[in-house]
Amino acid sequence: MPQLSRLVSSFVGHFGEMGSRWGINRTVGQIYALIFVAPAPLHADDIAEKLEFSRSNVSMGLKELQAWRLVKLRHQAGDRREYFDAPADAWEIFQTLAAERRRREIEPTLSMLRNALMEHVASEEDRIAQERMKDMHDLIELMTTWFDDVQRLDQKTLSQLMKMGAKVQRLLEFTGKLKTGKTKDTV
Amino acid sequence: MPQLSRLVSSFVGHFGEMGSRWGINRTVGQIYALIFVAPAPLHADDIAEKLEFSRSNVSMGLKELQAWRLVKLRHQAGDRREYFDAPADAWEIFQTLAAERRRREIEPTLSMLRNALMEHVASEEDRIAQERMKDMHDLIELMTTWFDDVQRLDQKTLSQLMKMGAKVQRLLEFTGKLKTGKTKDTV
DNA sequence: CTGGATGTTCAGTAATTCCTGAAACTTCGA
DNA sequence: TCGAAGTTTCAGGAATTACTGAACATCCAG
Repeated sequence: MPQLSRLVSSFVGHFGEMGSRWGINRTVGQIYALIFVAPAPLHADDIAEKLEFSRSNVSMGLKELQAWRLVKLRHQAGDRREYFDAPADAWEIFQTLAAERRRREIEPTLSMLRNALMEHVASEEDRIAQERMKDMHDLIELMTTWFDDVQRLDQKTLSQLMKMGAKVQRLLEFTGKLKTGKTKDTV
Repeated sequence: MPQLSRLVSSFVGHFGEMGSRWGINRTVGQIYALIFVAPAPLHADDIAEKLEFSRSNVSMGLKELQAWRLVKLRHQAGDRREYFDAPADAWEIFQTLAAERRRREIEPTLSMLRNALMEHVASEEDRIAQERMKDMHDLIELMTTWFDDVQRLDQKTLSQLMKMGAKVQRLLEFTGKLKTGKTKDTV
């Protein structure tokens, strides 16, 4: 089995770095990166050899990636080993990541905030604290429900929307005018 | 100085947890949470006492929070000590966080990907790897430029847009039809 | 200047997280 | 039922990261 090419090894190295800045550890990041750019599904020994990790480390890493739903288990006919690959579509990956982070981080935070907001407070300090928590709660909730909506859009509409960027503002102003009966197009 | 109220200590505890799941460590998360809900700016000894951290730990934590631009240094008349507070506006905080993460994580990733894309590849494997990297690059770039645009929108337009959610799709379809001369409102 | 109040740095230790090899487990064909 | 191939688990050592106290630096009032 050949060593990693310069191209792949710099990619893998970078994702190891990045992984360790998030909760995900270095090894897991590298394993994912390797699977992502591989032309075909890999099995654990491939990965262990290419990245020079112990077999057991790879096993744990793959388990974590599966828990994140970032890699999928495959089987090849006539081969008992487990192969793994990753969706090639970057948008799909992003959605998966977002969904998992939401489940693990956003939801618990929202629920903590909701509990806090229901508490009956005595002191002025706590009243102010609660106020801040309410703002935070509302923003998170606004953003997550918005994101839910966006995820439902089809790819085409979405990229159209994103490419519009700030121009969407003009569109909103325009339709606002339509509703109120004015149609003059000022900016 | 009284102990933290139940309300505040559960908030602080939660952000410590969350901090340690991101790159930011537990202490830094707790310090930030405490400053965020405090009714007035705090100085380092306040924080050290309330969270029971060593003075030097607080000093390092505050330095990191300043590097993230999440807290601001204040001075009170007739007091030599340094006080810190955090913007109360949740959207502003989100923007700051986004900007810093971008600078630290997104930009380096984009630049790694650009380098990778410029490399001349020989093998078929590398060609495929490069293809995947290109998709990833394009998605990240699309999302960041879109986010730039969105940040420029004023608060009102933005929340209007977010509250519309998926309904924006109908708006796009409608204006698409306007452009092509059709005006019949289907769906 | 001097001394105390404040803030920072840093070397060393504590705590945590990561990684490994060995053993155990599972599956399946013979 | 056995044994080989494949996978997982886990105790403990390695590596990393976090935290502390003590020493140092800075600033200002007297």
